[in-house]
Formats: sequence, structure tokens, C-alpha cells
Amino acid sequence: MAYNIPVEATLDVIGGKWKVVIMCHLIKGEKRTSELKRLMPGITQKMLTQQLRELEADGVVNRIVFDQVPPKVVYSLTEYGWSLRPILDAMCAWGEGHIDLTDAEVAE
Amino acid sequence: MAYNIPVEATLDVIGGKWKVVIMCHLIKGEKRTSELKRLMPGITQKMLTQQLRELEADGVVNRIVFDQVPPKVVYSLTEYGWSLRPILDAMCAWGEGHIDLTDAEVAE
DNA sequence: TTTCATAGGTACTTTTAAGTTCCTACATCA
DNA sequence: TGATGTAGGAACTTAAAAGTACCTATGAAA
Repeated sequence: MAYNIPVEATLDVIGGKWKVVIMCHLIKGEKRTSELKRLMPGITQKMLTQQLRELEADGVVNRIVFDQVPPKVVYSLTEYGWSLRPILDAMCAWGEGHIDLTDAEVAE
Repeated sequence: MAYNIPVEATLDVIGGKWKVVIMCHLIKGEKRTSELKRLMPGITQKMLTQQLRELEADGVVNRIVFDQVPPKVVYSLTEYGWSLRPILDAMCAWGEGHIDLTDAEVAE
């Protein structure tokens, strides 16, 4: 598909409500499914799996299944996923610097 | 509202299908509504207005109305909006470097 | 033996995002 | 005179995203 502006290609990969959050967690190291769920109390099992599948299909996330019971699956960023790091870092940094300043700065 | 991770604050402001695209255009200079519409052939008048209103409400975009007929309205980034620039730059750069490499790189 | 935790799958519903169509006002130009 | 461009409002519909509830398998621990 053709884009009107290159940044749309980026949005295709990291757009949506959860992908950036998931990747921000994976930046700090690989995580198994249950860890991610705990880190994101707002996400449902279904959405987590779905988003991880899409990230995997885009080559951004790696999925490693351990053949054991109870099941163990570990997710991590691929090399390709690491190429998104400047974006993730910038987004995280901005968020840290502007949490609720949207409201608070007016009062200050 | 409380966030589980700071980056959610960022997503609150620039999340969605159009906001990043709009801001990427505004980075290059102020634009009037019709210009933005031409730059984004896929957006509808309604969505454009709606997204600009939200960006304005978040203090990211400036709206200047010229009292003339036919109407003229010019949008630009506020100083606060400029603080998002590192994110926008990173996203644009990634998009430029990875357009359809998602498909092409496999073939190569 | 029953319960628990794990990593999902499936079917269904709800919510939100986005799109469509039709409307206004008025100066300008053909 | 009548069409054109501008910026947007309002009502309505459709599509996509997200959520809910319930299901599986199995080894280990209580």
C-alpha cells in the first residue's frame, strides 16, 4: 500500500493503544506473557496475545516457546524491533516529563 | 487519570490515526485547513477538524482565525507542541528508512 | 484428588473511531 | 445570476478496536 507521507509506515507498525507500551516494557529485557500482563493491568489476555501476534508478524518481536508445562513463552525485541528504539525512547522521555503537566502547569 | 507507565501520557496526546501525520505537516510550517486537506487525501473534513480540535485542546496546536470571507484559519504548533518534535522526527525518520522494507527486505 | 498457574483459543458483545451526506455564509468571479 | 471556494456543524451509518465470558491441557503442589 502506498503512503502519503512516510510516517504512516511507522504508524502501521507501532500504531494502536498497546504496541508502544508493550515495546517499552520489552526494551528493558525479554518478558514472558504473565509478566507483561502484570505490567499492564489494563490489558486483557486477548488483546495482549493479539498485539504480540501482530508485532511478531511485523518482525518486531520475537516469540520463543518453551516446551514445558505449565507453558512458558518469552517475548523479546528483534533486531528490527530495536531499530524503533529512538522513537520509543523519545516517547517515554516525553511522557515522563509531561505527566499531568497538561493540568498542573496551568495552575503553576 | 493515573498511568501505569509514563509513555501512556504521550499516547494520550499523539495517539490515533491522524495526529502524528497532522503534526508532521505542521512541523514544516503553519498550514491552513485546505492545505492540510490536500496534504492528507485520505482524511475527511470531519476527522481533520475533530483531530485539530483535540490537538488544540491539548495545547499542542494553535488555531488562528482570520475574520474574512471566504474564511481563513491557520494552524501551527505551539511551543508545547514543539516539545514533541524529537518524537515526530524519530517517527518520520524511521518511516523514511523502512517504507515497504517490510515486504521488500524478505525478497532481497 | 482437587486446585492452581500458564498461554492461549473462540464466540460474542460493546465501545470507540472513522466515514458519509447534507447543510450554512458570503465575497468573488465569470 | 449563478457557480466556486472556504471552514465547519449536525445527524447518521459503518467499520474497527477492544472487552467479556468461557474453554483447553497438564504438571506440580496442597
